[in-house]
Amino acid sequence: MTSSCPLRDIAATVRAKRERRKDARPGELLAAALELFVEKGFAATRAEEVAKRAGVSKGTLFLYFSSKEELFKAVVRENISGRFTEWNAEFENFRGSTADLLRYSVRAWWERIGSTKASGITKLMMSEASNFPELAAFYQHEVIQPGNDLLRRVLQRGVDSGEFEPMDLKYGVYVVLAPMLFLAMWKHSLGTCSAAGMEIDPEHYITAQVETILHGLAKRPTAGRPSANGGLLPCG
Amino acid sequence: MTSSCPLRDIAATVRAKRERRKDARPGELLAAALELFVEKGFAATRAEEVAKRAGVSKGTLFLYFSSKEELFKAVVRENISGRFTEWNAEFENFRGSTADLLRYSVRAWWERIGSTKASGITKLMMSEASNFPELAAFYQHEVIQPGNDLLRRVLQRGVDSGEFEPMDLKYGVYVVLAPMLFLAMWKHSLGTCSAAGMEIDPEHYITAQVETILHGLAKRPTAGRPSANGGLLPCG
Amino acid sequence: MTSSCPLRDIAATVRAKRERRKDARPGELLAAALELFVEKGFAATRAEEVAKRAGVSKGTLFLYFSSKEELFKAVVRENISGRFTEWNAEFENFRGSTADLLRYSVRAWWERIGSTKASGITKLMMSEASNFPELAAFYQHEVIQPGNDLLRRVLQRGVDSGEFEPMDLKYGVYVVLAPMLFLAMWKHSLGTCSAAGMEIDPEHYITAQVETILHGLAKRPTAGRPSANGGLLPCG
Amino acid sequence: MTSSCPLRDIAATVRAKRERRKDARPGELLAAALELFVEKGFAATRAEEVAKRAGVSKGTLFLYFSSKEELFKAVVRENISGRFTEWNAEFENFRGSTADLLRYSVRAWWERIGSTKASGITKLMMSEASNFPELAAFYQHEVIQPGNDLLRRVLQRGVDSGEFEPMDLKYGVYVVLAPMLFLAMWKHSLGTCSAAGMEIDPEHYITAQVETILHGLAKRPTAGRPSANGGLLPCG
DNA sequence: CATGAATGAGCTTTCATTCAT
DNA sequence: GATGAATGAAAGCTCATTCAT
Repeated sequence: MTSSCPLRDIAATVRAKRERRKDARPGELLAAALELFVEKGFAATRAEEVAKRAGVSKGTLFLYFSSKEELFKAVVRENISGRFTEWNAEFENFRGSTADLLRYSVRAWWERIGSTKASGITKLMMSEASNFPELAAFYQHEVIQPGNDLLRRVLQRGVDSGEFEPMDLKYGVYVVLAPMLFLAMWKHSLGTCSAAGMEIDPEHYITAQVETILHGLAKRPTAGRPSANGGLLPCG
Repeated sequence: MTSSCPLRDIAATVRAKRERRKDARPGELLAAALELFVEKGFAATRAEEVAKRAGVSKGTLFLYFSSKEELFKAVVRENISGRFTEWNAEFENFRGSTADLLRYSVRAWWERIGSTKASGITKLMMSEASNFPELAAFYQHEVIQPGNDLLRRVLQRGVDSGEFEPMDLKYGVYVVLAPMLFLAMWKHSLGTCSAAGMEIDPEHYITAQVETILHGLAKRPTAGRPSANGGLLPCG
Repeated sequence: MTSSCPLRDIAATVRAKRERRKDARPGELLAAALELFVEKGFAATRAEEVAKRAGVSKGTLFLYFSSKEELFKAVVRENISGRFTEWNAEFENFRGSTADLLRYSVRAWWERIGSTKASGITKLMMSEASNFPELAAFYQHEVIQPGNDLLRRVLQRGVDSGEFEPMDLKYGVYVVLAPMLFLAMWKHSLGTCSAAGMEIDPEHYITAQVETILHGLAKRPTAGRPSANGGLLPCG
Repeated sequence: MTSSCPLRDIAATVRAKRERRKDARPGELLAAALELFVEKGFAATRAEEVAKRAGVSKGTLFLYFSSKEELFKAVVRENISGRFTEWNAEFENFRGSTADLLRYSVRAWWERIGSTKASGITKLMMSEASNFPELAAFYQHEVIQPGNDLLRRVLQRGVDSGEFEPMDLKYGVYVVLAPMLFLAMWKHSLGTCSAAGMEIDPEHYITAQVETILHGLAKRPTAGRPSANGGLLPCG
């Protein structure tokens, strides 16, 4: 562990410290930018403000991101990386009922995304999509689509196992997605200035949503059921 | 009610006609502003663009609205006219199952709000809430709260009639609200640049959501059920 | 002359005055920009300074020119227009010796370009050519080339008439061009801070140059001359 | 001249060697700066670019030159070393006709200045004179004036020997100077982006200019010549 | 000595707002 | 009332300069 060449060690340490600082900068800037973009929107956020919150000067920001728009893109990219590979693996390995898988998935989303700053990205994209069409496309492709696919396989698993009624998966996916994305949006918008008694407790909210959904999707007893309003999620 | 002075009436009519034109101006401006604010956000919308879309000059805009911010407030207020008295009346007069009432309510919302420009207000408020806290509070009070109350009464009706399981109404309300508000947001953001195959058809979407929810909330046969996962929406 | 409709006349006058003002703006800005660009170079000239010298605000400048670079291009274009068609015509119609034609041409250049602000363009282009390659090409094509062509025809005329020795016209042109362009450059650079006794009087300068050149180009008596240093401007 | 103290000599040598490296730095920087200033102008040249071209870091530049402006001044001063003592000596020692002396002088200028980087200084001073008046005065005093004086003596020599017509030397000097300085300017500005067929070949250019000038200045046969256009370079 | 990360004054450009017409 | 030319505060971005390492 100890070096036989202290001088070189010191030099290395010095450089390491400086570089650690340098390496930390982009992260600090991205964190500050995420907060402010989510809070005030892209256009209303001033570059200097981002810098100040990250504890650096205006110029430093542009040392790391060539423009405010590039900063925005980096913020989005930073917060969506390949979590889906991880989740896909968990899906493959999950042993248990699909109901439990769905419960687990929703809760995992909440813990890893919904309850973190990353959820602000959702609100951000919803607000700025039309101002950044390429970025919106990127988000669609990298986030919405994989999430959709994953959920679709969860639902398919339930249908295959007989736990869920057959359904039109395209819209079945949104039955799960919509309440979650809404929660993310709400948290970062109207939720921040909710009237007394209207504050949403995420745990309660999620439980209520997911359990209702599970009941809603559950296989109905085959008994006397070709009722008029029977096929709730018409296949196709 | 009838006037005894025809001349004055004519004068009034003339003035009214002139003022109607004057009064129409703000309307055109508000409509243009709504579109642009919804599409691009408050900060990213230029006053001149609003004026141009309304067919007037930049100066005229400031003749009617003392600032861009005032214009924004007017846009929001203009589009929050109290439809709730009307809806409350419909609720009181509704004859039929609560399931049908819920179906009717959701569809009415879609026809009167969701599918119209008014749905843009939802997106707008979600996007700009933190920049306009007092407006957000106003929106909460004038829209979210009454909507909440109305839905709460719908659900209570179903519980009282035995159609729905008892539930924690606070979160039960969001089971219905979330998918609808999400649809409104989506329509005006990522939905406008959706990848092929991912476009949401509102009719399908709404049907899938509401039927799943109805199943999810429906009274379960009392049989052998105080099962472990029984009370899905824990009361309280 | 007098109108039968004074009101319309007044309105027209008002509009005319306003529009005259508006129409004058670009010209005033271009004049101010020419002065400053010539004086300080493109990069060292601040947009606000141009505006101030033109008697308007910073914003107004960008109302007429979308960027500082566009302003620069406009300045160059404004000051070089089709003077060559006029000069070409004068060349065709000139009656007299080619020596007089050359004297006339040089003097005309001095009166119309050299002694005016337009001469600053020459200095400007020389200084900024490599920063604006497309503009330099434009200048080459629109100014240098036509000037070259015109001079070439003047010299050819002299050779054809037997007034001038045969010569390599390509470089003969520069024999005339160089001293003139140098004068324009000098005026706007070192000439502005010339040491006492070194100031160039343009009239004297031009006379000295042109008469020396005329002697230099003049047909030499055919006598005993295929001298060693005879063909001064080797043909080819 | 020789030292009586070898040790001190060695020390001096060592120090000299070390300082030579240190002294070489500014040289590389000055060379890089000259190139860039000539190419792009003072204001448009970035300090970092100079440093990079010199192969050092931005900080190092400011170690040797306290500011960009000081760098500029150093660049100019560095390249105005007094070649005139050398040239004056050559002039004194020249044996031959004044025509040959002029030919020799012009060619010497081209070889030692015109064709080298040093010619860039001319372009630089022409471009930046008005931004650096004190430098311009310095340049006038150190370069233009001595050059003028030297040329004046060359011409005077020719007049005295009867080779040249009597002339107003003040402007006679510019007859020679202008084409040379123009060539230097051209090389570094429009010449770098010349249209096909318009490129100036310096050798041809110089020959054409100098031979024409020699003819132009040559003593005319005394014959019947007080012709109308006789005294081409009016004395005074 | 040398480096290059950090700074902030300064410049270009935008755009809400004003006001003479 | 309506207009749109004009304004100037404010924001994005650059780059000469500094200084800790």
